[in-house]
Amino acid sequence: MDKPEKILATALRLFVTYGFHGTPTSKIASEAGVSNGTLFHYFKTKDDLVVALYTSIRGELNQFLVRQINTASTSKEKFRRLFVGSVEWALHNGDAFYFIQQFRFSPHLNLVSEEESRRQSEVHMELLQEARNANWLKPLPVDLIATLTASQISGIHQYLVEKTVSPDEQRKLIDDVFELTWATVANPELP
Amino acid sequence: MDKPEKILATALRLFVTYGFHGTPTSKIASEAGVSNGTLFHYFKTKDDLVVALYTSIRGELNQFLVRQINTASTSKEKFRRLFVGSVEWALHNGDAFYFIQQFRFSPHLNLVSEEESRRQSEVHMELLQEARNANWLKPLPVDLIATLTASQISGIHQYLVEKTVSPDEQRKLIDDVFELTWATVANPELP
DNA sequence: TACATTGTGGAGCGATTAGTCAATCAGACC
DNA sequence: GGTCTGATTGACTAATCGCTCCACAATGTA
Repeated sequence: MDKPEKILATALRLFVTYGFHGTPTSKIASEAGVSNGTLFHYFKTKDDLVVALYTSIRGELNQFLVRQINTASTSKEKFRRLFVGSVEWALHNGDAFYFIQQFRFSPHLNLVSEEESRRQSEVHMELLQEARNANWLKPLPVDLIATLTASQISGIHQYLVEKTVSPDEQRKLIDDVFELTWATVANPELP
Repeated sequence: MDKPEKILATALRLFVTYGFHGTPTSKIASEAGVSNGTLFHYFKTKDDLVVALYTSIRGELNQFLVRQINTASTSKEKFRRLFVGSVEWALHNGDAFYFIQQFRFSPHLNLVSEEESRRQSEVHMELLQEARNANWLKPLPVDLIATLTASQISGIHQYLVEKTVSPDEQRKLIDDVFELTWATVANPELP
């Protein structure tokens, strides 16, 4: 694990515990095992570090989701992999998922370029656009469907971390909520 | 508007713009038209101020929702008022709603007492528990239904503030999404 | 009027922070 | 060996921030 990666990993852990401004760069550096100067050698400012962490995490998530989707063929199955995959990734990467939410409701969000934002939602949007064009989805704005689906994902995830649920029960609940979500957005006219 | 209120209102505006730690107490005081000392006369610490702002906002929202619910009689109608009321309140109180999300994904959440948390979700939970007991809802955990509903509310709200939608279109979309949500959580066996 | 309580102001203190800088160090290439 | 380049260090600083303190004003109370 090279130093920039180590810095990012340490920053993630501290940010979710103490918040952005609650964690001094000096603490990130020392806990990452590098000096103060090294941190600023790789990240010009603290804000730079925060944004870099966000795009790095989103990149990993997207990579994971693409791999999930590619194992399916039909639209519904792809959609299921996207949904279930997201929840499971969130469960296995609690800190990272929490950080994403934290970041999205912070002023730092404005520091992400339009281009980067688009790239991050590309996977979802392409899949949905495709399904919509093939008439698999209800005649609703695709953006709305995307937002509602994302909401359901963070909803079921939030429930699963608050309650303690056995792994079997977890899988079943995730699948149930997926079917509910699918029924919500899918066109009932077609199979 | 007395000074504590003025301080809270100013803090809200600054917090959503610059974040918690991004806004110094001195700036809150000066923009609220009071001195630094006065701020700390009413709020023992900055954290106190943040938490007080949160509970104050949640209190206002709950008061508003109770009024909405009381104008309806049937379970579904109450549920509709709760849903639509939440979205409309969020649209009319953008800063406050944004702050709630910001707060929920911050370390400050731990500073809210268990008792206060329960009081805040009382309205929703009572309504849902009632509907669940009367068999209006699907046989899912009530907490899950509550979380999923809340997710849909913030989902449609997010969509409406990102896109610019005419008021008429807005009302229609909110109602559409409510019906979808109702279909998701309601027991299909009963009317 | 005398006294007590509470509200208000603002200078200032101690601590912390993001970011700098001059100095070393490690390796690549000649 | 000599030279160059980028990595690494950690002491340092200028600025900021949360919060205290104390003087005084306002208001009530007897």
